[in-house]
Amino acid sequence: MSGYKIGILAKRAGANAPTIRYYEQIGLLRRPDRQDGNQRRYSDEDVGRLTFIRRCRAFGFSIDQVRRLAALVEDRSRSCVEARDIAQAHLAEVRAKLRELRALEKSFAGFVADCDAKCAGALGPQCAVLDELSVNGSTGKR
Amino acid sequence: MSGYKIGILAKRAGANAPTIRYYEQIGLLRRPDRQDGNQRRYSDEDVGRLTFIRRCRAFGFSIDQVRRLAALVEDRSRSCVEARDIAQAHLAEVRAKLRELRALEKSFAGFVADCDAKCAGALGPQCAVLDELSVNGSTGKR
DNA sequence: TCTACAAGTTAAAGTGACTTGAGGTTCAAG
DNA sequence: CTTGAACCTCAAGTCACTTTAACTTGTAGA
Repeated sequence: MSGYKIGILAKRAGANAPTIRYYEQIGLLRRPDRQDGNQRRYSDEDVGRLTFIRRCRAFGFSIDQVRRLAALVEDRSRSCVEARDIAQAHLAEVRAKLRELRALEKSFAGFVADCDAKCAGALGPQCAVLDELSVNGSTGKR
Repeated sequence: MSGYKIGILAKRAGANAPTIRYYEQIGLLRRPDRQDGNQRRYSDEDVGRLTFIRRCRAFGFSIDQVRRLAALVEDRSRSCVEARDIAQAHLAEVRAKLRELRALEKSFAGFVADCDAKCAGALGPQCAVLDELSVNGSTGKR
């Protein structure tokens, strides 16, 4: 009997078996053939599609975005430009988060350095960094 | 009658009213005084704490982490060294997140650029970029 | 062939961090 | 005094899974 069992597919594509069943349930993966004992059997094509899905998810695309991207992969009559647009929108979001996080890192690194320098061992700190986080202005909102 | 109503607090700290009630419910915000008509009344201190919480959340800290950080801000009796240790641990997390996000940004920028270059405008055929996502190797897994 | 036991099956509930909805009360302006 | 915005509580919904329970099937060793 050929084809992969769910556990193998999971390993190959970097997912858990329940996640695969979940994807099937929400219609992101097709319902596969079953062997005699009712167990799912998958093909190389399934490995490809699931790998694609997991990779997109790891990149932070929502299930809905992945659905659209996967449709693009499947249906080659549509232009690549469409995929690029989805990716580009997402890239902007990633960059925004990156900026915010860099600011946070700076604050925290400064705090740790200040602690080492100013209040080394001493009691009753003035923790300016933590204070700053409670005040409006400076750091990113939303 | 002094103090802010929930809507005002929400606006000042960058949250929604239901979120504030939710934070109260899970014990992240104290239960505020109520005025005659049973409506919550908040102080400037609450604005500070909620601002802090929202900012930490925006930076990707979990509620549990925020709980610990907030306790740190509140309790100044603890030595600066202790504060620094907690902050340092969080700094490590922030840096890890930063690394992930940077890798992500790189992959994505590459993806978008490839789309522009390889499949520029061309219809239908062989979007190499999307193909790559379905194949093991090359791009970032997890 | 028998016997473990690993890996598969389903359906339902749990998670985190909120958001939304229903249905009712209170407040502030005109 | 009435309207409508803002408040109240409690329950259920959302997203993307993960976990649990209770059961069946597949496989490898004695």
